[in-house]
Amino acid sequence: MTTSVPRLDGRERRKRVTRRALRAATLELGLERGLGDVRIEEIAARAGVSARTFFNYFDTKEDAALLDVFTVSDEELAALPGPADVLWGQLAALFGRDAERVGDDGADLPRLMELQRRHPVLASRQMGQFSRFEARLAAAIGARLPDDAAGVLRAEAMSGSCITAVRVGLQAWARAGWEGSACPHVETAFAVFDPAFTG
Amino acid sequence: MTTSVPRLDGRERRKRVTRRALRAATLELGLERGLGDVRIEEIAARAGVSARTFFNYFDTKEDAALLDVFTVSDEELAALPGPADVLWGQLAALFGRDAERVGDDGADLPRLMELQRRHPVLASRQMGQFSRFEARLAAAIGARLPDDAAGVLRAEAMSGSCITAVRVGLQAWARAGWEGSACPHVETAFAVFDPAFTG
DNA sequence: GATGTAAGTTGCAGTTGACGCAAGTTGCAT
DNA sequence: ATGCAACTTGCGTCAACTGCAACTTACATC
Repeated sequence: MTTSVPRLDGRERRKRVTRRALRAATLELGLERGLGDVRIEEIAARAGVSARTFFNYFDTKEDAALLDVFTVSDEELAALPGPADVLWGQLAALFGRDAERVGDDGADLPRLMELQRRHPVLASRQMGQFSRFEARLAAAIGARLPDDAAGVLRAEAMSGSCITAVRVGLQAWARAGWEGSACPHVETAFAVFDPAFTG
Repeated sequence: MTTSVPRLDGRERRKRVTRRALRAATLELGLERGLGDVRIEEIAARAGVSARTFFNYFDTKEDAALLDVFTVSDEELAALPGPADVLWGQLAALFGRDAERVGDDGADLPRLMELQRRHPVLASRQMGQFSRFEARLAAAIGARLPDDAAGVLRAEAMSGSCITAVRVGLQAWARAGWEGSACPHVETAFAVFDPAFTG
């Protein structure tokens, strides 16, 4: 019987371990002394690799302290079922599920959000990551709406609102002390937009 | 008779000129050869200052290629009139007016958005700037809503949606060939959210 | 109009980030 | 066992960025 998760050969597994170690080291050192006072050399040392290798994994120190919040693939987006008038509900369900995966990677969401709170530049980078996903999302949603000016505007508004809903949902989860799952908080946030995008 | 705009002494005026020159030089050179292949030294030279002076104005090359989209002050936000159920309309009007000021600074919005299209890192930085404004906005809106979990969530959703509305409004303006004013496009974008935030 | 003061500019030196390259090492497959 | 491809590493290089001290300019006061 084969595993349902994609099979990882030893090489791939090792890369993940290194990646996680670099992320963890960046997070720890960043919280200890402030990200600005941490040299890449130290991060690499704590992760057990050379400084040069750090740059094989991340372009910058900041990138190592980001979270992959949106893991939905283009295929999943294209496969969204149903007509346009229930699309928002589909998106809410999809991203509610996706939010539960946040942190599967071994990322420590509470500490990471704390680090982002202390270093606004990290929040900026995180937003940039969101922005890249938003472009893909807008394309997927746009394919289901009329191809006129109003449809394009609506698709962009919806994709932007998905990002917003996930963001504020996660923040609500944080305010709730990280109790339980992220999913209900994200779904509550999506519900705020229901009147605008349903029906 | 005094001018209605704040009086600028010679020093302040000169700073503005330099700032605009640096912005313009960054934009021109960035479009000519790609931002990555432009040295700060060249930007400074084209603006008629030293490289060291560039860093007295901007922290990074990228920052010089950003736009101050949101110029609304905390005072204006605090002075928003009316009860919560008409708040969204007030915000739409406020940011519609604000959008008309975009580019007053001499910024060339079309060319700047083109540069951002070519260099995703710029879009990231721009989003970071938005994110800082969003925090202030959420605080101002939150002061007008109930101080419970639902109110905070709603305030964050509204502030995030303001940013989204302005962004997609400006993009719609771009698609319309920059015809006329940005204001109606931004107001149309805000109207998409009316059902969620009005009444 | 001379002069003191504060603001702004500049060059310089030094640190760190970031990347290309080539050599070395490790794990996988045949 | 052996060949191959992936990954790591050290080295060299260049550009980004910062602190500092000297210099220049503009404003205010007399």
